[in-house]
Amino acid sequence: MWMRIFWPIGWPNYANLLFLFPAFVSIHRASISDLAAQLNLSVSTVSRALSDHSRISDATKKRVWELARHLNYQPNQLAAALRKGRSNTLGVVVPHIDGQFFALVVKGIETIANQAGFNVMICQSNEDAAQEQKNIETLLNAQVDGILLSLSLSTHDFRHLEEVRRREIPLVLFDRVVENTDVSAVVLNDYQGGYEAVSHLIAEGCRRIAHLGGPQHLNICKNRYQGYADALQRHDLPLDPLLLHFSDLSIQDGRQGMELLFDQTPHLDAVFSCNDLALVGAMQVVKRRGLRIPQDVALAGFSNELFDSLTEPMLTSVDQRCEEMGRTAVQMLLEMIQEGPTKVAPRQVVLQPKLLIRESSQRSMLQ
Amino acid sequence: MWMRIFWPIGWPNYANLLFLFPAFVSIHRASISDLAAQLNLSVSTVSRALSDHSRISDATKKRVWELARHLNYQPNQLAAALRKGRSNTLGVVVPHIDGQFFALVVKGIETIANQAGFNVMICQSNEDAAQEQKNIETLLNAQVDGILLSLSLSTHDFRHLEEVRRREIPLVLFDRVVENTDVSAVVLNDYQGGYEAVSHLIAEGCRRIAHLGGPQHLNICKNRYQGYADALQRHDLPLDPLLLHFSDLSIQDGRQGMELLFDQTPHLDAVFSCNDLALVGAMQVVKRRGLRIPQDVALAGFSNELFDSLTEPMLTSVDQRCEEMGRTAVQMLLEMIQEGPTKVAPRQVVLQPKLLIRESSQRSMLQ
DNA sequence: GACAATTGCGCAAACGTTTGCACAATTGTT
DNA sequence: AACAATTGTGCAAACGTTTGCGCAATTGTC
Repeated sequence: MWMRIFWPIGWPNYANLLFLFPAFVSIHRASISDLAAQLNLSVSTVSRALSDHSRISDATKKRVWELARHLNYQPNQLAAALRKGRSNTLGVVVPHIDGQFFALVVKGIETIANQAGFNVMICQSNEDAAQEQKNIETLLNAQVDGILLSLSLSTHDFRHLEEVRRREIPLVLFDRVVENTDVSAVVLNDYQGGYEAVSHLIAEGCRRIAHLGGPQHLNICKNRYQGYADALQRHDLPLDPLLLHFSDLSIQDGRQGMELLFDQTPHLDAVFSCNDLALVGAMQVVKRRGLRIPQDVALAGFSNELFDSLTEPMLTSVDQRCEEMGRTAVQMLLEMIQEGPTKVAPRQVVLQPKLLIRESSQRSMLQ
Repeated sequence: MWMRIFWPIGWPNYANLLFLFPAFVSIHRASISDLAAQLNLSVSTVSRALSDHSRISDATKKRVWELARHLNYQPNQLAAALRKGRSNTLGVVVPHIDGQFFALVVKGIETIANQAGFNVMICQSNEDAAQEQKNIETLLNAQVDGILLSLSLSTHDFRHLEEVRRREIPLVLFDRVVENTDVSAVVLNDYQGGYEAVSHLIAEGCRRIAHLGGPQHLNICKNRYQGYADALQRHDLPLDPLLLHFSDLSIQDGRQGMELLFDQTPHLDAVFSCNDLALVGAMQVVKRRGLRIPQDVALAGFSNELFDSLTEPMLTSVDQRCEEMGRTAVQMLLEMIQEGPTKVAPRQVVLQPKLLIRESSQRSMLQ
C-alpha cells in the first residue's frame, strides 16, 4: 500500500524528517504532472516553463520554479531521454584502468563531460577484442549519445565500429586508433616521442640501442618504433634486427626480452622501451647482471607511469599528456553530438609528447 | 527526410553494406511494433514472446525470435526502464581511480555487474566531499538502481546518504564507510592488517616503530592505527606520541612526516605506514639519511600497490583483496535490488587482509 | 455433454517527458 | 475599426516498452 501525498506550497517542509519512517512512507518523486495539478496548469506549460521557454509568461515561470524547488522536483531523465531520443550519457571503452595513463585520461573525460551535463559510462575491454565488441554493444543498447574508444591489444577487425557508424552515433578514438580512416581521433605524436627519446640516448653517447617493441598493428607501437628507427638512421647508426624484441610489453615480457637481447647482443648500451612496464622488467635484468644504469646501459621508456620516479634509478620516459588527451577527445565528441553526426568533418588531433629526462639515461652528467 | 524501410524475412540482409551510404539511409532501429506489424501480431504478444512468457505458444515465440534476429532487434532499454521503473544501471562513487586499489575494485564490480546484465556508471569524487555529493545527485537523477560508495577523505557529514535512503535506492558502502550505522558495507579488517604488520615488525626485532597515520575520522585509518597500537601493547612496547605522525598520506606527506619523526626520535627502527604512497616518501628520506633498509629501519605499508615490487628494496605491505571487495559489494547490492530495498537486513562483510612480506622488513634473514 | 481449467492472444493504459499545432487574448499597425 | 502579429496557454500524440485484464478457443474432467 503506497501513499502519494500532495504537499501544498506554504506547508512546512518536513521532507528531511521522513527518513525516520522509511517503512511507512515512500516519497513519490514529484513529476511534471504533480506540479501542473497543484498549479492548475497543463503539463505542457509546466514543461516549457521549466525549460525557460520564451512563450511562457514570467509570472508563470516563477510560480513553477518556486513549486519545483519546494517539492524538490527532479526531472525524470529516462522519460526525457526516451522522448528526445538522447540519453545525455557518453560511453567510454578503455583497455583497462589500472595504470596511470587511462586512469588520467578518464579523469579528463569525466571532468569535461560532467561540466557539459553528461553522464559517463566506463567499460574495460581487458585488452580483449571480444570483450571490446561486447562493451560497444552494451553502450549502444544503453543508448549513449556518443562513444570514446581506445582499442584493445587484440583488436584486429573493426566491424563493431561500422555498427556504431551505421547507427550514426558519434565516435571519437583516442590513443590507440585505426589509422587511415575517416573516424575522428586524438592521438599523441608517438613517432616524435620515440624519436626524441632515442635522439636523447644517442646524445648521451649510446651507440647500440635496443628496442622493446609492442604489437605492430597498434598505431602507437608502430609509430614509436618508427621514431626509434628514424632517430638511428638520422644519426648514421645501423638498424640491427638483433637489437629488436617485440612482445605484449608486460613486466614479464620485459624481463624475457631483455634476457634474449643480452644473449644476442651482450654489448648493447641502451634500451628504448615502448612502455614503462616492460622497461622495469628490463631494468631488473640489467641490475641482476651486475651492470650499472645508466653508465653501462641507459634506459628510456614511454608513458611516464607513477612508479617511474620511485624506482632506482628513476626512469626517463615520454609523457603522454593524458588528461589533455581525455579533454580534447570528449570536446570533439560533444561537438559532434551538438552539430549532428554527419555535419562535423572527421579530424585527427595530434598532441605533442614531452620527454622527461631522469637518472636512468643521464650518462653525461656522471662522466 | 527519413525513410523507414521494412525488410521482409527472406530478403537478403544487406544491412552491413548500408554504411556505404551514410548520408542517404538511416537505419531505423527495429522496435517491437515493427516486429508485430510484420508478423501480424500485437505488440503485447511480441513483448511477451521476447521475454519467453509461458502463455505464448512455442510456434509464435519461434517466429518472433527469428524475425528479431533477422532485423537485429535490440530492445530500447530506456523505454523499458521508464516503464519498469528500473534502469538496469548501477552507480559507483570512488575517491579516485588512479592507484591500484580502486582500479581493481572497480574491475571486480564491473565484471559481476555486467554478468548480471547491469550497466555501471563510475564517478570520481577526487577526495572532495562536495563533489561526492554532486556525484550522488547525478546518479540519483540518472535513476540508477543501486549505488556503491567509498567515502572521500573530506566527507564529514552524511546528508547525501539520507537522500539515497529516502528514495529507497539500495546502497552499499565499501572500504571507507560510515561506522555504527545500519547501511550495508564491505570492508577489510584493517585492524587485523595493522596488527599483523606491526607484529611482524616486532618479530623481526624492531622495538621503536613509528606510524604514519591518516585522517582519523576515516574508519580505515583509525583501525589501522588501532591495530598498530594494540600490537605494541600486546608485546609490552610503549605507545610513544613522538613516534606518531598524521597526515593525508600523499608521497610528499610521507617525506615530511619522516623528516619530522627522525628529528623527534632519531633512533626509531621501523615505520608502519597507513598507505604505500606515504611509505615510499618515507623510504626516500631514510635512504637520503644514509640508513640501511631494513637493517637500520624496517618498513611496512598498506595497499600492496603495483610499485611495491618495483622499489628497492621491495616494500612489505598488506594486501586489501581489492577485486574480492568489489565483487562482494556488488553482489550484496544486486541482492538488495532483487529482494526489494527494505527486505534485506543491512549487514557488514569483513574481508581478511593478507600480509605480503618483502625485503623492506625482512631483517632476520640478513643477520 | 456440461462445465471448469488452461492456453494463446489482443486491448489499452501506464511510465514522464517533449513538442507541433491550435486557439484565445492581448498588443501593435494602418 | 479592421486586421496582423504577438503572447500565453492547452490538447494530444509520440517515444518504446510492460502488464492487468478480458475474451475466445482449446483441452481436460466427471
